Amino acid sequence: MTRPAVPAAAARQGSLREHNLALVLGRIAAADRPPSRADLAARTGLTRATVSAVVEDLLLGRLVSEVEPAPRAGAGRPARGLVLAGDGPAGLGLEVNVDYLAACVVDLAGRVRHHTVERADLRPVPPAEALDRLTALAAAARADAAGQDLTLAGAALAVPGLVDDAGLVRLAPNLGWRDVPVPALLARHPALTERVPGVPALTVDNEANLAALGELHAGPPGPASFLHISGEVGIGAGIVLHGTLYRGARGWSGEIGHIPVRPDGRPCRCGGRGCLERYAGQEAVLAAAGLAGADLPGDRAADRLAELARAGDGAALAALRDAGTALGVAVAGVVNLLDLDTVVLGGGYAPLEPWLRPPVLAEVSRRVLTAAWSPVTVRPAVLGTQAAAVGAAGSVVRRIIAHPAGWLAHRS
Amino acid sequence: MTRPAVPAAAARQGSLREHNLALVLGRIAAADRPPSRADLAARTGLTRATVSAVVEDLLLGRLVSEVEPAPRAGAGRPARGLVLAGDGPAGLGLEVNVDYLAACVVDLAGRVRHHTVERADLRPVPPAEALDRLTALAAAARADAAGQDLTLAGAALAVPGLVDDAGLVRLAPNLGWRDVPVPALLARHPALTERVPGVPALTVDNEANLAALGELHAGPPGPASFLHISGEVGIGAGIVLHGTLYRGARGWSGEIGHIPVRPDGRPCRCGGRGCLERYAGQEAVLAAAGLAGADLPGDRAADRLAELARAGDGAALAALRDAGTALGVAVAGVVNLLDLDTVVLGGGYAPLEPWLRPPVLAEVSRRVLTAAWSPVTVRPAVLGTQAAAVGAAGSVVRRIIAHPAGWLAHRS
DNA sequence: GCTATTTGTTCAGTGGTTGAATTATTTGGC
DNA sequence: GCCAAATAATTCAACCACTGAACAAATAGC
Repeated sequence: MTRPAVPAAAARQGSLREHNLALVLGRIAAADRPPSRADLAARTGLTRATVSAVVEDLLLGRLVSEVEPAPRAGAGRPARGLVLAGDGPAGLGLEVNVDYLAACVVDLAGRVRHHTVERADLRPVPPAEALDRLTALAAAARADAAGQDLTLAGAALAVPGLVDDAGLVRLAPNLGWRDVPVPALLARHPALTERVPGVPALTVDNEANLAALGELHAGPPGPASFLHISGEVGIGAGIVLHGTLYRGARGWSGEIGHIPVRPDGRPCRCGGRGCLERYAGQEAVLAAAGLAGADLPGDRAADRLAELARAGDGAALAALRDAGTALGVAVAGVVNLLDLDTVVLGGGYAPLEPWLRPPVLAEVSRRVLTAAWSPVTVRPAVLGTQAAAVGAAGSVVRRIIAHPAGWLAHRS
Repeated sequence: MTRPAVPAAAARQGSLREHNLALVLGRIAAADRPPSRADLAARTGLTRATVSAVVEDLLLGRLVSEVEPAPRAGAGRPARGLVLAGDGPAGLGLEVNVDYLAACVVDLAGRVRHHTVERADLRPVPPAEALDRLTALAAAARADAAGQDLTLAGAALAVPGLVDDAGLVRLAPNLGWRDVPVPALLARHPALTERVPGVPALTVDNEANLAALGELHAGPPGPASFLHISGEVGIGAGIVLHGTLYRGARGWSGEIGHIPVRPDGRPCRCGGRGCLERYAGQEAVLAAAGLAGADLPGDRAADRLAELARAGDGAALAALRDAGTALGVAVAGVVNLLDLDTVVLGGGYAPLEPWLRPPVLAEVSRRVLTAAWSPVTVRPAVLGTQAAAVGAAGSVVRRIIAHPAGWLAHRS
C-alpha cells in the first residue's frame, strides 16, 4: 500500500517516547517467548539504555510485568523475561444479536478472562430494554474482572447492523432496529461510561467487523489480508488488509450479502435482485434443505444442517453445494478485486465449512485470474460464535497496545 | 481504518526531523495559496522556530522556494510565501501500452512539464525492443527536463498487466507479454538507473493503479476513497482507500474485469464464465454496436462510438446501455463491499461517460444497501489517456513529498 | 576462585523542539 | 514625517529523549 501523503500531526519530543513505547510493547505482545530487555534492544534497533527506560515506564503503568529468568545455556547474567501484564487493563466486549446477548472480558495478552451468554429472542424487545439487559451482563463482567485485579479500560459493542461514526445504529434489519442512538441510551449506566483518557468509553461497531478483528488477533501475529465472512440470517464480511480492518469511506463496508450473483434472479428485500443472501443466506439454505418450517434459533440451525450433511442427507448436501457455489462466485469477484490470500468462513458457516469449502474453492480457482500463481486459502474461523464479542473486547486492548502513552498518562 | 498494531522501526532523534519535514512540505503542497512560515506554524502545531529550521532545510534542498509576499490587509511585516520548487526534483513517467508508448515529466507541484506519445502497434514487437524504443522517449524527456532546470529523481513505468514486487511483468495479455523482467532489460540504460538514495530508480506498476494515482492527485487534495475504472481492451481498476492506493496482498488487486456478472454466461479467456469483460470490455461493446470489423486502434474506438451515440445511432446506444448495466452490476457489488463514495470512469470509458453513467447509477442505486443515505458519485476521469503516465510520474514526486529526508540527505 | 560472558544501569554528549526575547518590516494615526 | 501597533521571522537558553561507552551485576565453566 502506498504510504499516506501527509502526516497529520506535529512530532514533538514526547512523540518519540510515545512511538517507542508502542514499538517495545508491540514486540512484547508479538513475541512467542518472554523477551528480555536485551532481546528487545536487538530486535527493535533501540539501544539497551533506551529499552530499559521505556520498559521502566511500562512496568510502572502495569502494562507489562517481569517473569522468572528463562533458563538459558551458556554463561552470563540471566535475563529477566517481560510479558504483558495479566493484572493490568482489560477490554470489555459486548454483543447484541438476534437471539442472544453476550459479554466478555479480554486481558492485554488476549486471554478471555470472563464470558457470559444470555439466550433470548431479542426481536420483540425494544432497543432500550435490550440494552438495559445488556448492562446487567456488563456489570457482572466488571465485577468478575475486578475480582481478578483487572481494570476495564473501555468497552466495545457488536451489533448486527450498520453503525455510523457516532455509534448510531442506522439499520439492523434482523433485529428490527432503525436509528437507535446506542451511546445515548447507555449514557446513564456508569459501568459503561467511565472515562479512561485515550481510550473511548464505548465504541459501537458492526458485528462482522469485530468478528474479523477477533479472528485477526486469534491467528498468528503479523499483518494478514483476509475476508472474514459471517454467515447468519444476513451475510456480512469483515475486510482485513495488511493487518488493519478496513471500515469503508463511511464505516459501511462488508455488505457482501448484497453482491449480485444472479443479476436477474430472486428479488431481495434490499430492492435488488439476485443478491448472494438469497442463495447462501440462512433462510435460503434451510429452505433448500427442507428445513424451512423448523424455526430453529440461528446458531442451532447450522449445527442441525451439519448433522444432516454428516448423515448423508441428499437435500442438505445439495443445498450446501448450491450455497457454496453462490458464495464462491461472490468470493471470486472479491478476490479478483482485492487480491486476498485467505477467506475465513465464520459465524454460521464455520460448522458447515467441510461442505462449503469444495464448491467455494472450485469457483475461486476457475474465476480468479491469479489463482494459478497464488493459491487462495479457505478455512473455518477459529473463534466460533464468540468471535464478535471477543473481537470487541480485543479491539479495546489492541488500542492500548498500539497507543500505550494515553493509558500511561492516565495512571501517572 | 483501524490503526496498524505495531510500529515497525525505532524512532530516534532524526526521526522527528524526518517527520516534521514531511509534515511541513505536505502542508505546502496541499495549500491553495503560498503559506508563510507563520501560517505553517499555526496549521501544523509546531512553533515558528521549528518551522523556520525545517523550511531552511527544505530551501537548501531545493524542494521549496520563496515567492513574493502576498498582499495582505492590515499592518505588520509582510509574509514570505513558500511554494514547491519548480526547478527541483521531478518524476519521469513512462507507459507501454497496446498501441502507444508515452513519457512525461511532472514537477513537484504536479505540473506536467513534458509529454510525448509515440503511436505504434506494440503487439508484434518483442518486449526488449519495445523497451528500447521507450528509452529513446525517456532520453528526450530527460534532456527536456534538464533544459528546464529539473532533476529527474526517479522513474515509474505503467504496464497493462500484472506486475510483481520485483518489477517482473507476470502477464500482460493484451500486449502478449509473459514473465518479462523489465528492470533487467532496462538496466543497461543509464538514463533509467541513475540512483538517488531514498528514491527507487525505476518502479514498474499496473497501468490501472497508476491511472488511479494520477486521478487522486489531479483532484482536490485530501483523502478520498474511490474506484477508478480503466476501460480498455481489458477492464482494470485502481482502488484508492482514504487517500492511499490499495495494491492487494501481493500487488494484484483491481482485476474488476473478471468479476462475474452472469455466472453461467459467456465463456472468458480467463477460464471463467460471465466475466464483466465479456459484457463491458471494448470488444464486446464494439461488437454489439456493429463495429466489430472496424479494427480501430484502442483510443479511436471509444471516440468513434461516442460520435455514433451523439448522432443517435440505435445500435451504439443499445450497446452502451447494456455495457453500462453490466458495469453497474459489478460496481454495485464493489460498493457494497468497500463502501466507496465515488466511481471514476477512466481510460476508454471517459469519453463514453454520458451514456454509461445513467445505467451504472441505476444499478447502483437499486442494489447498494446504503444508497439511500449516502449517494454514490459517478464521474468521468479528469485526466484522459495520459492518466497512467502522469500518475506514474506523479508517484515519483509524491514519494519525495512524503519522504523528503531521503532526497535531502542525497543533496547534502 | 578466577575468567569469560551476558544483562542491565549510569552518565556525559548530541540533536531537535520549545518558549521567550529580539530583530525586521510593514500599516496607520497624529 | 515620525512613532506606535502589528505581524513575520530569527536567536538563544532550557529541556527532553536517544546514543554510546563505561560500569555493575549475575551466572557458567574451568
